[in-house]
Amino acid sequence: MANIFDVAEKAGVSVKTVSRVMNSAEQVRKSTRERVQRAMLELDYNPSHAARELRSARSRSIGMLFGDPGSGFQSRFHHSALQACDEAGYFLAAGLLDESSPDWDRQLSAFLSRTRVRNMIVVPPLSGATALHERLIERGVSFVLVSPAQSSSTIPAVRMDDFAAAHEVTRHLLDLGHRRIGHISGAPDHVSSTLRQEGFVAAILKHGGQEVRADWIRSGKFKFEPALEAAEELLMSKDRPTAIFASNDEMAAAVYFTASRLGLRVPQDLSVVGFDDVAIARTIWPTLTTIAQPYDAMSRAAVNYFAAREAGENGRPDADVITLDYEFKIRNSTAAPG
Amino acid sequence: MANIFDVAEKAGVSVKTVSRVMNSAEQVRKSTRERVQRAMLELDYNPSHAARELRSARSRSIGMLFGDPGSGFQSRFHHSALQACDEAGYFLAAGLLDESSPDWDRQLSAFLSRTRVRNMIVVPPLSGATALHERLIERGVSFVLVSPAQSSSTIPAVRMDDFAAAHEVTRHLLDLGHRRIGHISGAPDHVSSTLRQEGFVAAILKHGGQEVRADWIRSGKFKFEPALEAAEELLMSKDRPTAIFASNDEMAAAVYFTASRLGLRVPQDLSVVGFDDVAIARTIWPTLTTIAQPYDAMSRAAVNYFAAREAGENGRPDADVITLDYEFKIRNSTAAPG
DNA sequence: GCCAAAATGTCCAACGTTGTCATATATCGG
DNA sequence: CCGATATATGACAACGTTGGACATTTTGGC
Repeated sequence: MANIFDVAEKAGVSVKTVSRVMNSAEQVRKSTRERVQRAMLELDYNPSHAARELRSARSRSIGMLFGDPGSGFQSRFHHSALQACDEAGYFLAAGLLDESSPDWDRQLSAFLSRTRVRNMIVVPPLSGATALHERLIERGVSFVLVSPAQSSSTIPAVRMDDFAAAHEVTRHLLDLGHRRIGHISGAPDHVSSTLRQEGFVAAILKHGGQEVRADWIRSGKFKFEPALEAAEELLMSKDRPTAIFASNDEMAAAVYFTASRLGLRVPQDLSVVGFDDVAIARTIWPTLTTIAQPYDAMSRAAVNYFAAREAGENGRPDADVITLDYEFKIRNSTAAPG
Repeated sequence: MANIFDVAEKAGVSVKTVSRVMNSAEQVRKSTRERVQRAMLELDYNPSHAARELRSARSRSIGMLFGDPGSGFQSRFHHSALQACDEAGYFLAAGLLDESSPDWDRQLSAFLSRTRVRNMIVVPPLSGATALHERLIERGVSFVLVSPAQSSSTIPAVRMDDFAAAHEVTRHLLDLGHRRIGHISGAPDHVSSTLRQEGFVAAILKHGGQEVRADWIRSGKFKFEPALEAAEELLMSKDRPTAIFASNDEMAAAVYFTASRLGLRVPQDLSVVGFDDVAIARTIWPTLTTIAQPYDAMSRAAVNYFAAREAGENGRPDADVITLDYEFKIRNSTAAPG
């Protein structure tokens, strides 16, 4: 396997020049640069990640910790983060962290010292784990939160416009003719859940057609089983909703089940909308109308944040919240009522 | 951040001894070893991955490529592999590979030269991608297949006993009193699918109670939509089965849907069994009776394979197939018929 | 207390790259 | 065409670890 010396020799320059070509910070004459690049290509040269990591202050690894193993959001995000890192020349180091374990601090230490990452992307549920964030700050690790639970923080974050998305979902249901729409919200301490609920309420208030009834809004805590209960309460009521907007896909799946148990067909008797567009949205039937999180864009934004930060020393303030466009995926779970 | 010199000083030994303790090849007295280990713990020392990788011939990274992004199997396996690597002191490097892209060879090259991995774990669907395997052999990368599609190969593999598992599933249904059991098989070119079907047939032949009817065995190709069709054919027939054994969980979900569409309740009117125990098995209702792949054990076996290979130079022949115990998870989707 | 064996130490080179600092070469105004 | 000033390039150490080839110390059995 070729190393930097081979390239230097082949190109007739010093290793330092080759290094400069790769890191492109300093000036290299165009003809030299091209000669070096040709040599790299011909030798199928790829710089050793280990050597760069060892020598250079700059870390080319971005860390990502997985909390809840069952989360579809996490595995979706892992893929898009891998892709974004590839594109930007970073390396994604994944690790496991059980936030409920008393051991989590050690798990974090082990991860950090093993990988030596200094940049991290923190996805749900860990993006809501304040204790973790504090620890990261203490350790001087810079990180970006993805869909953070709290909006107040001074930590850079990437999120989507939950309010607008929920508004659009609700608008869609209203446009279809629904006048009795229920909502199953997520965890009450999660700002995404609150925003989605607010978007839902705002759309109803704005476009009218129904009053906002407190008993048509239930919390499902973003989980399947609580959502089952919430769905049952909604669907057993006398004037049951003709549509339910669930604050994530897992809870929408719970609505499906409850509906089928009560003999209601989706979408003929009940329209259902989810949120997130995880794998399950296309693995249940009818396929679920849902809001697709901008996974790719979020990943790229997070990675770019680190890249930009390294390029321009102190270009941007520390706490940005980047809000990205979602996509509304209309599938087969929504139709006109009756 | 502590380095090996700090540890040596704290333990009152030389760096060489610390190195020996970590790599445990040579003899170190128990008391010394303990002293060093305590020092490492107290200093929260973790050896620099980069430095070891750079210096030593041995590679401590294990690569893992993700094909199909939607696969629940893959994300389950990713978690258990992360854990197994942690335990064994390896580092898991994940990458993306789209086997259907004409570009896959370049994607592979990029991954290999970026990470410098020389050991890889190959999970479905890539464990069925023969062209990839050949390329890996050419490049001198050693790898273990997980649940390979073909059984013939000379490549080491880790799998579970599909035949026995399917046998047990079927036995369970027979024991519950079912006498009309249907089967939705997976992709016909996948040996797991074949073995599961054979286990199903063998159990019926052995424990009697029903004839083996070809029209009660349908292929669902391991995918949701084809399985919908298969389920419909099974359930619309005049003497429909009272139980269906699907060759993976995704197809079992399709059976759920079809059943509910036809007004059949699970498990009262129809028992359903899946296979794999991916996230969806606990995210549909009733929770799915299924066979849990031994994810953790498979990961550990794969990692140990590499570890053993490095320890004892040429201890074992190259082509082992390790078969591991599955777990039968009886949940709420199976009950006595009628 | 002697001796072999086991345990530990010393010292230096090497892995492949980048950072620091020095030097060579090109460019430009006059 | 000269010297001055950018600009381009090079030499060498350093990152943290392991491996090699030994030398030295300690241990345990007699």
